[in-house]
Amino acid sequence: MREEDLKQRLRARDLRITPNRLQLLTAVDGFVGAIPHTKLQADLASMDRVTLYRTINSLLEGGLIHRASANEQETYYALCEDSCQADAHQHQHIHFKCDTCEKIYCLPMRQDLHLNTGAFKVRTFEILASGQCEACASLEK
Amino acid sequence: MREEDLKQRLRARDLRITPNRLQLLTAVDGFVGAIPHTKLQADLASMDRVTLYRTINSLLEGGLIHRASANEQETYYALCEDSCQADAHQHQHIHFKCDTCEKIYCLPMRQDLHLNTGAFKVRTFEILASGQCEACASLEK
DNA sequence: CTCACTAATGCAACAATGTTGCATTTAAGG
DNA sequence: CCTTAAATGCAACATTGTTGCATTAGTGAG
Repeated sequence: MREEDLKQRLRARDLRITPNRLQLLTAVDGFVGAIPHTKLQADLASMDRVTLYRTINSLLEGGLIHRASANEQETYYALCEDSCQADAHQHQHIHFKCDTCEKIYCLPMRQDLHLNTGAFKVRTFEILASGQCEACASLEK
Repeated sequence: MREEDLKQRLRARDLRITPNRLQLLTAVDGFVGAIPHTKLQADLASMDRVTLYRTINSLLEGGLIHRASANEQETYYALCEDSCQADAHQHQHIHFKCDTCEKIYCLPMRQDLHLNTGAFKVRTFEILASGQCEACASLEK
């Protein structure tokens, strides 16, 4: 994505445009799948560790990125769709972790999920899946 | 659940029966929903912090309990069904966190979920949902 | 362009969570 | 009982995330 587009996204959410934020967004955008926090820290080593946490938080709150958890300690981040609101992320997708290459992918939901949970009113949900990704499956053949 | 049943579960998975393990299982079993780690630590304060981690690990590996993540820092644990194998948990259920009382419930899946993810082969999945639980909904009326 | 104001940053310190090594104790089978 | 391997407790360490505060920098107004 062009830097100007990233700046535009920041402006759209009333977030100041700073080198750190652009660096972070570029790193997230450039990574295939959701990027692990440790990788962010390694790639953005010039940025203070605390600043990284706070920058991530700003972008999370601003709805520019989202957390893609994977049922582990490590947390992952990915860019949001344009349609995401600051307070209401529109993520009807699956966070898929490949058992082989360990990448985290955000896959679209192709089925309208109807969570039938009786008297429990579901407001949001997230699906964590694991298995084998497309790339690793084709390598195996 | 009776203590004898808990012992039986330990034996079934070739795990030694120790007071710590029985305490832990009793705490998990007695809690409504999945129990947070912090609550376990508070309730089992007599147990060494490290021993708690290791005991949890043994029971996780033995398939007696499972982790119920909730897209947060805190981790939660719940008893497994009898049918769970040590290496393959049969959890086609939803981990539901109530926004009001913050309890974590393990709800059964009433719908057969067909994850249509193209060339991505799904092996396991977990659903994290949030909303309002039955108890909190009825209180509100 | 400059100024003023607020938000962002960097640093230090702290807090919470989880792990490893090692010596000691204990469960379980003979 | 006795033996043996597993479980436990303690100390130390590692990782991850947070808070306070002084300094710097982005932004909008003039």
